[in-house]
Amino acid sequence: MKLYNTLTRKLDDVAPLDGRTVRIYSCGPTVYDHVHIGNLSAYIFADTLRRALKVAGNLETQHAMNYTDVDDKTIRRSHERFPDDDPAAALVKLTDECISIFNEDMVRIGNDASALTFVRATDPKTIWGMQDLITKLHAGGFAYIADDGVYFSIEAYKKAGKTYGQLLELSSANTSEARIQNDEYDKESVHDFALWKTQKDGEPSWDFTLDGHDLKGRPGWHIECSVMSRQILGQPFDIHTGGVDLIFPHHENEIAQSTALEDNPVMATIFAHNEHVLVDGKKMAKSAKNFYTLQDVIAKGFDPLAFRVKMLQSHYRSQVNFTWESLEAAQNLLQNLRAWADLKHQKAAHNAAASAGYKEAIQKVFDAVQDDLDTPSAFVQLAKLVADGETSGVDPDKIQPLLNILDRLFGLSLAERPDIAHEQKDLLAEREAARGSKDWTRSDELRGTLGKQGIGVRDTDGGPVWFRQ
RNA sequence: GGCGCCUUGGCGGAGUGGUUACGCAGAGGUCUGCAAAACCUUUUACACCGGUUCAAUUCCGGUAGGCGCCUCCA
Repeated sequence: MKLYNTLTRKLDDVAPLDGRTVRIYSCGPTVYDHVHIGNLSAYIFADTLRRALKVAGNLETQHAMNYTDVDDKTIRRSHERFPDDDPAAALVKLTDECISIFNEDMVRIGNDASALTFVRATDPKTIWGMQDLITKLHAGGFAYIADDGVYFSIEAYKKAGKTYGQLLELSSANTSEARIQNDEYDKESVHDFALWKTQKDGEPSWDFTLDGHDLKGRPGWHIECSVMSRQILGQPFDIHTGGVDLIFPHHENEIAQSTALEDNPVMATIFAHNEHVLVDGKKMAKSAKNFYTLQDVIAKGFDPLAFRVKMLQSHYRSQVNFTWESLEAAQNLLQNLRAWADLKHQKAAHNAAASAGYKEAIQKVFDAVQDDLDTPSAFVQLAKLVADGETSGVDPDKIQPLLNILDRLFGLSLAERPDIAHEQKDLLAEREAARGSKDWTRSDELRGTLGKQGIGVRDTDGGPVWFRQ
């Protein structure tokens, strides 16, 4: 499988470092609120990448994702929501709630959460690991203690012969005087970033002593991913995913933290980044208030999987402009896919010869997803299968295995769709009888009854074929 | 200011130096008891200006517009 690597700026082959299992780490959500559908698109990307490696690439995978459950936003929001609780308890209440909503969203959009190992930044093991790494970085001369916390020294990192700026060319213009002066933190150099922040009033904290200093406080953002990825996957691992906005500084800083003390300059072989979902041509962002949540999508009457289809119909490295109209098109396509899958229940649509192209189609789908996760091309093949099914029917023996594969690859839940109810079958049979005796009034009446139950009927040479509307 | 990306038909969205992507939607028709589906036809697609070429939407240069990162952000 080929995947675009931000580190090398080209398509690289995914070849597991240990020769057996592709280890993937995906930056997860900051759990202070509902995530928006732009956030979810990043997880659809990561989920589809893992599925493609497993199903099309026939590789073992191990996939980890974090919950950032302590930062400025989670702390502030937990105060607002639970003002009477002490800071630590309020933080747990808020983040527990947000994590549970997030997990529901993940399932609704078809992501296989069971394939993921989730870790919280505040997990005691993570906290301990972060403190341990900070202690070692400090001992190695890569971290220094300031008034408000512990910082990573990029100068020391560079002096050790390491490259800061592996993912992004950093120009001197980035170090503007204005930014240095506006910076409220007490760091030595603009790019230096906090590994640990000492406690401010009303903030939750963890005990930490470093070099005789009492640094009771909380971790910085970047350090958690360095530690969690190493604890779960080891290091270096194979693929690190995230949105393009995380390229700098987050992933750059992760690399610095993770490689400062190592001989190997690489944290992960491949960094893969997904582009953003836009609304009205602008980046969807909480701060711009131009975002939608999955709850908004559902409230508008859409199936969450229609959003998945919408995302899979475009390439992960292209920006997608989200509009309700385009979501409707995706929902229609989803409905067509479902109608195709439902043909397996219907004798009138069975045709043993229909499977002639299945093998080739699935091969084309596999080829597409293995070519830098080209899901749009894969969906062209799906559309062809659907069109063939409508004209030529489906092979009752071969379609189920095909649906199973497609579900494992795309997560659209096409394989386990149930048959219609016996009562509805009886109505269909009754309508056929009425048609046989040319009782068109009765026939149309029965079609109307089925229509009210969400079942449409089309008459074919082989008999009536129903479809869910 | 620095770095990078994008601009395709009514909407979305691939792709290619010369031949219909595809999805969704619209119009007309064939078929049908009526429908549906399918099929056929249809609405002069590739931002603009130059250049290279027998030939450019596809390569090169420029112009315009848009977007992203450089600061928390998927």
